[in-house]
Amino acid sequence: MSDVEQYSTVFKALSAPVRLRLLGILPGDDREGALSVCNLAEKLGISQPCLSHHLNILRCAGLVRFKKDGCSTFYFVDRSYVERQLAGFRKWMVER
Amino acid sequence: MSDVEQYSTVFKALSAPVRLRLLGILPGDDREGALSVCNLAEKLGISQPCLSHHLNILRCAGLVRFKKDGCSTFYFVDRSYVERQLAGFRKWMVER
DNA sequence: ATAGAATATCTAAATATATGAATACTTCGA
DNA sequence: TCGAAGTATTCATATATTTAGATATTCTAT
Repeated sequence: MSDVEQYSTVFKALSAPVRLRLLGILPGDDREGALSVCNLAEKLGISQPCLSHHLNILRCAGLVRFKKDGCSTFYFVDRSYVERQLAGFRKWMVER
Repeated sequence: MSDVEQYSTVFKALSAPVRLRLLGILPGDDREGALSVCNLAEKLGISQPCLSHHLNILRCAGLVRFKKDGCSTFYFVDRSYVERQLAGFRKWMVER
């Protein structure tokens, strides 16, 4: 994937207010304060399938990861990946 | 405008490959190497109205600015604004 | 095995975005 | 003033995204 495609994917994932609010709720790599998908959906005021869709977009962009714990799934932000992408883009931009 | 709306606007502007390529071509605050809108359109392989549309999105997001010089208009990236936004988002994300 | 809970996928409808053609506007030189 | 060049806006169409409801899948406990 080219730089442009890479950053485009990341920024597209970050471009929806509902996904930003979601990132604001999800815990960092430690799983403290994690919520189930159902609880997240309720908190965000969207349906569970809709939330799954957004989580999928964030996951495909590499911004979140998850751990299955029994019946439930706990998502968390991969902050280190996010920061690497932002730093990479900043560098890419300045190099021109 | 709330933080979420603010960052959403910026990231949406950065989410299209054609706009990233455009940012890669536009000069920084100094006007060295500036191209006219027509030349930019040709270089990007899109029509001039389409380019104007994308420039408008970037401008509304605060990412680019322009100077009129006679008949021509020269756009440039407001790198300092871009970096402030990225840094702000990073801080916003980590604070959660 | 089976039921129930949690999450993901599929489907269809509504909305938003991207694009080019046509046209309007602006500026400069003749 | 007029014409030409450069840029912006309008409009219609094509494509993509968002959303919820219905359904499928996965896991656990009985």
